[in-house]
Amino acid sequence: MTRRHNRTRAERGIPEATVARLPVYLRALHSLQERGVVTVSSEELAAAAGVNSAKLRKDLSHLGSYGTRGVGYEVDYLIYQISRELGLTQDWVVAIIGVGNLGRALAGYGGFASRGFRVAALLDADPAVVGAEIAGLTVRHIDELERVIDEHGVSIAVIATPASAAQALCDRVVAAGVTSVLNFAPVVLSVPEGVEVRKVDLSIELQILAFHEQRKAGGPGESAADDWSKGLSGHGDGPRRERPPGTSEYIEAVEA
Amino acid sequence: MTRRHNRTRAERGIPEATVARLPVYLRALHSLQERGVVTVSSEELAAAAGVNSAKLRKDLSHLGSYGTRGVGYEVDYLIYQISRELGLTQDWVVAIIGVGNLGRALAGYGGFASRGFRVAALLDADPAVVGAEIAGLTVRHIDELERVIDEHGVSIAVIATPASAAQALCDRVVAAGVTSVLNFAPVVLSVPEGVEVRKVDLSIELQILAFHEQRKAGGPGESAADDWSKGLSGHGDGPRRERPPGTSEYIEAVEA
DNA sequence: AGACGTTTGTGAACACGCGCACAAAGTCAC
DNA sequence: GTGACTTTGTGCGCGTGTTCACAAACGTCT
Ligand SMILES: NC(=O)c1ccc[n+]([C@@H]2O[C@H](COP(=O)([O-])OP(=O)(O)OC[C@H]3O[C@@H](n4cnc5c(N)ncnc54)[C@H](O)[C@@H]3O)[C@@H](O)[C@H]2O)c1
Ligand SMILES: NC(=O)c1ccc[n+]([C@@H]2O[C@H](COP(=O)([O-])OP(=O)(O)OC[C@H]3O[C@@H](n4cnc5c(N)ncnc54)[C@H](O)[C@@H]3O)[C@@H](O)[C@H]2O)c1
Repeated sequence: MTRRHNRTRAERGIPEATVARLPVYLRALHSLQERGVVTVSSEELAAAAGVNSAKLRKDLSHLGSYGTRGVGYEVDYLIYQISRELGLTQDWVVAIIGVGNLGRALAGYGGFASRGFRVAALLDADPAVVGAEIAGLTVRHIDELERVIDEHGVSIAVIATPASAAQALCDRVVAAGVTSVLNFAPVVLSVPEGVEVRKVDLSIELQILAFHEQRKAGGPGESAADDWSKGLSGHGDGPRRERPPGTSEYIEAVEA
Repeated sequence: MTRRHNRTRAERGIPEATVARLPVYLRALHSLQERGVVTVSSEELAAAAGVNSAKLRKDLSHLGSYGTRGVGYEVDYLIYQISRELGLTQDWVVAIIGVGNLGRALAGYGGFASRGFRVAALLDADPAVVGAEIAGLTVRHIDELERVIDEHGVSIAVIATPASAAQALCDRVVAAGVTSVLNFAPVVLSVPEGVEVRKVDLSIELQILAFHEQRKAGGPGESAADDWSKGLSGHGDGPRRERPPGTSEYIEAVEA
């Protein structure tokens, strides 16, 4: 009964799952707005956003009571409320670190600026890239990282360098005061508490797709090559489970 | 007691949350392997993957009992098992649709091939791009989509076109037999049951970061300009929630 | 062989998110 | 004003995912 430590609570808190969906609603709303729609019901908006309508209503209810029963939600008003909740009514200054294939694509992407994200700086270590002008910005040398962050008031760092450099660069931007990082490098970044890291990992997405694709095709290890010679490390060969990965329906634990 | 229809169950089923983490474990394991590590404990591997060790053990237990108590997991063996479960022991043929900034970056990315994903085709609608050779492949015209899918036995389609074209292209690849789609366009794709879609949306990631960044700074609408004229539709002004929002910087549709 | 330290695999409690279903609240027609 | 209809906001049960904590299993050392 001693309601002691309410760790992760926070009455003011919007569930993380909801936060992740708000941008989707926002996009759908903008699309409706462009088409001149003034009012939308939860059912319609949910369909446009690809979610359950009850979920949508519950999500929106976390921001307040902005709907009108019997009518629906006013598009403009809702756009404003969601934008405000997400912090899109102010500009966020972004720096892209690593101007390779991916960094270049990001730098030239219009979808950022349109939502209040301003790419203010590009940084790289390669002398062949530093100094070049890309998407209207001159690439700065990575040595200037701290100065650039301070100069522009960068609040979000995008890391698009090889994995090997990511953690060190992450440490530097965090030390320089940045508390939000978007990471494209295939590594798990470790950061102190209070710093938010989100990662985008194409390779993982593909692997998840592969898993489901394989499942549809009839489970793993369909080929007979189900054996693991186990000839590697020179452990004794004796007391080893010879469980050959047994996919589901195979022999199991025949430990004689 | 009548354990009848276990809809979404499936005794053979690995939880989705687990599937999403397996690639992370795999990456950590490869890293350990390169460093010559032979055996790893759940504690160490969990640290490397950035998760709780109990979670890791439970995840792995879904694949089978591949650990040794008092010792840990054998790196090579575990890599093999996870790879097999994810379907990475076979090759998956990928087609990239839309060879713009992003498509180009993806085409030239080495991280795909290294895990059993083979980019076999690039397609685009722009005559200026069709026929060009990128990353060793000749860009085909989008009209040939169905033929290309069939020719190469494409099983995963990556959509990197503008949002406006995404749904139509998705419909076409699905009609052509593809059941796995990785979507970069900022739209919610609707697909028939049995088709798996995963989306990567940078804009959403940034907005989530912005939300947390704003929260740290003291919640939304920090300015006092919390008014929303609400002068829109001529509803009575009486029974109106007077929840005011409306930051200064945008009056909207004040059609008196 | 037996005791000891280590680490897995998992039962159980807990937290979170989802979706149904419905009362309350509003609109609209007359 | 009244009644019928529409749609929101939410209480509730359910399933999924996370974490703790511990017995059982294993290797090692004596
Ligand atoms: N290109 C893709 O489609 C793709 C897909 C998935 C993941 N990724 C990941 O994104 C990251 C970038 O990919 P890419 O294809 O652009 O690689 P890239 O090699 O083309 O570009 C990396 C850039 O980072 C710069 N760099 C290296 N070390 C640096 C440092 N210490 N400080 C500053 N800059 C540094 C390099 O000079 C280069 O310009 C990689 O981690 C990659 O694994 C890329
Ligand atoms: N570049 C980025 O960093 C970035 C970031 C986030 C999201 N995105 C999204 O990814 C998608 C691609 O972005 P991009 O920057 O590469 O755009 P882009 O305009 O550079 O490239 C789009 C390509 O698609 C081709 N295309 C258009 N219609 C087509 C059709 N019907 N069939 C085949 N090809 C067609 C175009 O010819 C062009 O080559 C967009 O939806 C964008 O919103 C891009």
